[in-house]
Amino acid sequence: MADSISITLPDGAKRNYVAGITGGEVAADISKSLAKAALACSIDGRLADLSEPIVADARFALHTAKDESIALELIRHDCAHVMARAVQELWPDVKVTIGPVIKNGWYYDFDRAAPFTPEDLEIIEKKMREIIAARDPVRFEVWGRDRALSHYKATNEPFKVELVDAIPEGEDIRMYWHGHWQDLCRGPHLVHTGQIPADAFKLMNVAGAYWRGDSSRQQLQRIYGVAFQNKDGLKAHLHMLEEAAKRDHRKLGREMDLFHMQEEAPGMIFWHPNGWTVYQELQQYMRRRQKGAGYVEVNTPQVVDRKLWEASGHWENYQEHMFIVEVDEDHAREKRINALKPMNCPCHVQIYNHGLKSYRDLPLRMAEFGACNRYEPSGALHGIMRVRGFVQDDAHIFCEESQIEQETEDFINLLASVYKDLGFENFKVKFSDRPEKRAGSDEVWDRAEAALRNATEAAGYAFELNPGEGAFYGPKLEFVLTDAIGRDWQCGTLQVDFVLPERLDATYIGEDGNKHRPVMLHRAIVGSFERFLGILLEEHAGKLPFWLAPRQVVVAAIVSDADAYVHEVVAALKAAGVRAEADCRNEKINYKVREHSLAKVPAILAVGMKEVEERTVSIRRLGAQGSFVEGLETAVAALKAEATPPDLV
RNA sequence: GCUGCCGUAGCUCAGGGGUAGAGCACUCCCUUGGUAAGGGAGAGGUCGAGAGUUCGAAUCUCUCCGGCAGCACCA
Repeated sequence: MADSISITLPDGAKRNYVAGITGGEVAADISKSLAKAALACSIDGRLADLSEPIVADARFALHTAKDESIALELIRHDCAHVMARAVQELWPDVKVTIGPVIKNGWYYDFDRAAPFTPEDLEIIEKKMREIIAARDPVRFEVWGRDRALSHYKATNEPFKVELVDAIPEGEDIRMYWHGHWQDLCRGPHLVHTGQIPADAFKLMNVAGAYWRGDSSRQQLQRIYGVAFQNKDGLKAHLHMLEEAAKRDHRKLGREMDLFHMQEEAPGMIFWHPNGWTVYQELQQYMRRRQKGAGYVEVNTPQVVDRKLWEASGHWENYQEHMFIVEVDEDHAREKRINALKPMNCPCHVQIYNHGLKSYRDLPLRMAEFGACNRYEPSGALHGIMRVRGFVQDDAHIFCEESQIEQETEDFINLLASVYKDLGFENFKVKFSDRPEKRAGSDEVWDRAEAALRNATEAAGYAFELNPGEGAFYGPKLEFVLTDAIGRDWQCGTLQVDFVLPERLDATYIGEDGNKHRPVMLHRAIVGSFERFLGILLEEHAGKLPFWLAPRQVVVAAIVSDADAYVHEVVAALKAAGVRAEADCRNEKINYKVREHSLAKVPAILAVGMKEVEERTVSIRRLGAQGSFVEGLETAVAALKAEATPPDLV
């Protein structure tokens, strides 16, 4: 939230208000006529015909001042109210809860025995349009707690009772009315329901959602809607969704023949030759980058006795989510319980613990492309982005507390450089600080949090704060990328850990000759190769950077008399390290161009008799319209350069 | 795991209480065509699995399994 709110009045004058200013104060400041004029120039001019006093809620004047994002927020917020009202008018027994504004729209959670059907959504939309057409004025009152409580008890709205109970003493309890329908709300709102553009909203879908986000409590029905300032805005949004569906990584995975999944192994990936090529290329790139950044690479077991997981604390916390392997070693003894490793850290500590470590060994950066298996809840699985079997570009930095900040800064710079190479110039950084349930003293947390904040700032990144979302063992940074439809996915991470070195008794000998406890930094850049490849596919809509493309060049014969030359070109490209293949099928060049374009092959070389005679190739690049001709040697050299990973250029 | 929806050929989908359909892909034949689908023929399915109702189930019911959207979870 900004500290002040600035509005531009219709006459061009600007005014600044301190955040938190009340409606009355603004009303006193802006004359009624100015407020009226501000409204007239608001959302889309529909307010110009308002004649009645408009400073029913003077805060409105602030929010309608030409700022589109604020106007949109108001529209969406009122959509939530209007939808809730529509639902209660249609089905009076439905209980209302909360309905906030979210990205592109809003949702509202309802308690209703029968599920809402797609037909119900249409009926609700229709009712909403009636309410909008009625242009019902919006007004509010400030109520006392007791009045609010008795009102909601009398109207049998148990969820609202709970909400009122949760409002801190002394805080205003505001009630808003749209026509005769009333809701508890902080506001602000539009002046009347007619300000919602009736052709620019749409109810999208229904889903279950737990009351107060608590899975031990009742599940409600959540209706999602989107709203924009005008019809074109809605149209553009729906079009964007259609386009995004085309670059869904699951669809691209099929079209590019990268991978598949099947019932016998839910949450596990069958990588096909094309997909595995990309996977390997990315992994080798990461290996080189980490080696260059001073990491050593290790490899640790897949199946590990539960004793180690008990010692690390994972058995206690995550047993339900582990794949358990029971081995009946010989029938005389009890069964030995193992688990597929769900993470690598305890194994890395085992390597660290071999041989005494000196402070001179620190920081020790131990990396592993660690295959992990976690029995994720069925509902969590999502394509290759959230799976049960995956490989992390995991590493643990064993260091002294004083080294956390520098190591973190170095890590962020490495991560940013990797992301840039892979086409991600922008990514979100989230900082999660101490949770309620945590290990370690406040002083240690103070220092660890400060180190992460300072390092992030030193690296030049702003972060979003996730209060209380850190791990119990330490604060964490998350590096978040988004998929085609804008969902956030955590890829990179860095987490400070004070606990595991203690639990697994990791030590080093300090300068003073005494034993000390190292700090562990858990960190990953791509996170899991599976998720990152999913994001990468969606980000590039399948048009991967040349060096990562599974099939980089197809050399297509136009006539079969050119076949021999096609094979010569392919051989030259392969010798130059380019992934090239020949297409000498008895098909027209149009057919071949279409097929390889759809398969997202970045370069198609068409070869006919003209090229044979001149020893050239006709090059067509993915996404480009035409083609151009180049000498064979020049073309091979250029493609070789493009096929070189960015860190080797 | 929870709520809702979905599951028919490799892919995209139509059909729907009387025994299985289309287009593309695939195989073969004709065609040698200059930058996003040349023509013809053929092959391909226990309609996700199991149980029930019925003279008869891909179709109706139930239970599982898997997927999609969201919630919860994500060491």
